[in-house]
Amino acid sequence: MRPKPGEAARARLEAIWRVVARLPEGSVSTYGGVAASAGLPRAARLVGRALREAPKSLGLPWHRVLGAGGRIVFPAGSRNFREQRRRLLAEGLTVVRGRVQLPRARDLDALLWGSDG
DNA sequence: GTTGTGACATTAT
DNA sequence: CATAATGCCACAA
Repeated sequence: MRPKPGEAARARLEAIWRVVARLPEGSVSTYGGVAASAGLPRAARLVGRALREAPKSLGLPWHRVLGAGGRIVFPAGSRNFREQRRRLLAEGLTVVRGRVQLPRARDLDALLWGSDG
């Protein structure tokens, strides 16, 4: 017997929620990445839906989910945009022009090698 | 059943 | 950088 319609969809949403809930503080992922980790490759849009439908009681770290290239998908200056940026900054991340400045290998080198390490 | 839209992604131009 | 095309899943009209 195949699952009733709506049940499978619910399962997908919950799978996505689980993945998002496991995102470590100070780290970030993307819609596509979350979808893939949830076993739903190429279902990035579904992740957006899932986050929108997510009950607040779950307390999901939705701010750690970004668009491709670490971009904040909300319209610049919108309430959600500022909220997300605020939370990201609070976790020690760097946000420049609506984008999370992901640590590059070069910078890490400079950081590790910089002081006569 | 088709069309349009959405917290998106990838590839090509 | 921007645009267009295609893919993906779900929902509303």
